[in-house]
Amino acid sequence: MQSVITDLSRLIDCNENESIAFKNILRLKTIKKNEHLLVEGDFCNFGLFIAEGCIRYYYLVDGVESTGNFFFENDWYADFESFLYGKPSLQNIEALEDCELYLVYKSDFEKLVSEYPVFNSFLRIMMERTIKGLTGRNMAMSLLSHEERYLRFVKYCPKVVERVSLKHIASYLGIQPESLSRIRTRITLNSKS
Amino acid sequence: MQSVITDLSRLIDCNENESIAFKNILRLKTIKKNEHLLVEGDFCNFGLFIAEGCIRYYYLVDGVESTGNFFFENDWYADFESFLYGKPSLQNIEALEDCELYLVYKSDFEKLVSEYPVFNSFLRIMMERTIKGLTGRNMAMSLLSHEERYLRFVKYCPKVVERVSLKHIASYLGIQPESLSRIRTRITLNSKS
DNA sequence: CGTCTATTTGAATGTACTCAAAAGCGGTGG
DNA sequence: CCACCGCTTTTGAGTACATTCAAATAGACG
Repeated sequence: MQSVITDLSRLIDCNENESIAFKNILRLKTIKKNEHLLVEGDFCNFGLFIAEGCIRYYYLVDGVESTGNFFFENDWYADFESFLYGKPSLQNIEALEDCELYLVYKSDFEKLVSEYPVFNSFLRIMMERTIKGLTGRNMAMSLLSHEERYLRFVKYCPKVVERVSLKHIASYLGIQPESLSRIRTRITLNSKS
Repeated sequence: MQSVITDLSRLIDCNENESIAFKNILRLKTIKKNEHLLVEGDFCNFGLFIAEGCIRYYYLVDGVESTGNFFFENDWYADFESFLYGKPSLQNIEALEDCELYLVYKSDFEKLVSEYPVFNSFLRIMMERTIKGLTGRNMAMSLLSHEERYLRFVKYCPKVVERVSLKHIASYLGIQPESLSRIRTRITLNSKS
């Protein structure tokens, strides 16, 4: 639990009381590899912090998966579209490893905010990070070649290569697993010559 | 100016005083077709409302443009990454038609918020819309074919076909103008048969 | 050890890309 | 009002690259 609070104090400027109040609304949740925390249609009435493990969220359209992103230790995540407006989520959240998560439920968080307005800026920071991430991905997806997308992604997030399967990375990049496999061999060949 | 206030009242629940205070910080700005409102490196210390006209924002990477999105009458826009954190913007904002805009400068907005906290939710709604737009685009870009992307975009935003040049739409879709031209002829051929 | 899934490799196909040229269109100035 | 210029869009041909389908290999897990 310490890692959540450490991260919180990096994000916002809160005193002892506030930090304890935050701690009190955290709900520990463990989830095994390949299990889902959320499936399409569920309400994402929580945000989550990853103390241990790794997750991805993805969309399912006509039976094809499209991975939106991966998250690792010390990352926060929520489907804001569902979280903020109470709409059913379009996303699926899956554990790619055994995970130890801390959930922050919306109802608890709202109570917390009403008592300690400082946590408004927490939400804002989360949203801003989300915008930043989505913006960067958008840029990359529209003007880079597949190989460039892969190299950029790996550079930006090296953990992904170690810990995430090729097919999930391919799904994130919007290409077929076979293509990513060929891209990888091409890269290693080029780096040797 | 009425259109701004009409739109504002659709977004948040504010009384007469608040609405007047908001009106008072609006700054009218006209800009001609093909002129830039912002170029990379500028600080986006304002949000804007489009009373008349149409703009796009785009990134420039290695001399290649990638259009992020288009905005029309009654749309709001800001580069939040720059606006919120005072960082230089990576974006370029260009008028695609003669425009009549209302700018909301950050400093004015912050004063407004400190006096009328209701405008906090205005900002949040703007951010949520941004997240929604970026999320939708991300999904579309990674799992649809180029033709599907085009059809989806046109369906979602028909104005774009009427008012935006093919090359800019192509730049939004992440494809070459020649390809979009061929996609269009393919579509009209198919719809005839 | 055996099964199931993930990854690699191959061959054929399809689609978008580049480069080049022509046609269309809008705006300007004579 | 017309002629010209620049830019956009279309069309063509050839190339490059990703896709599909199929099969083989490698790895993970019970």
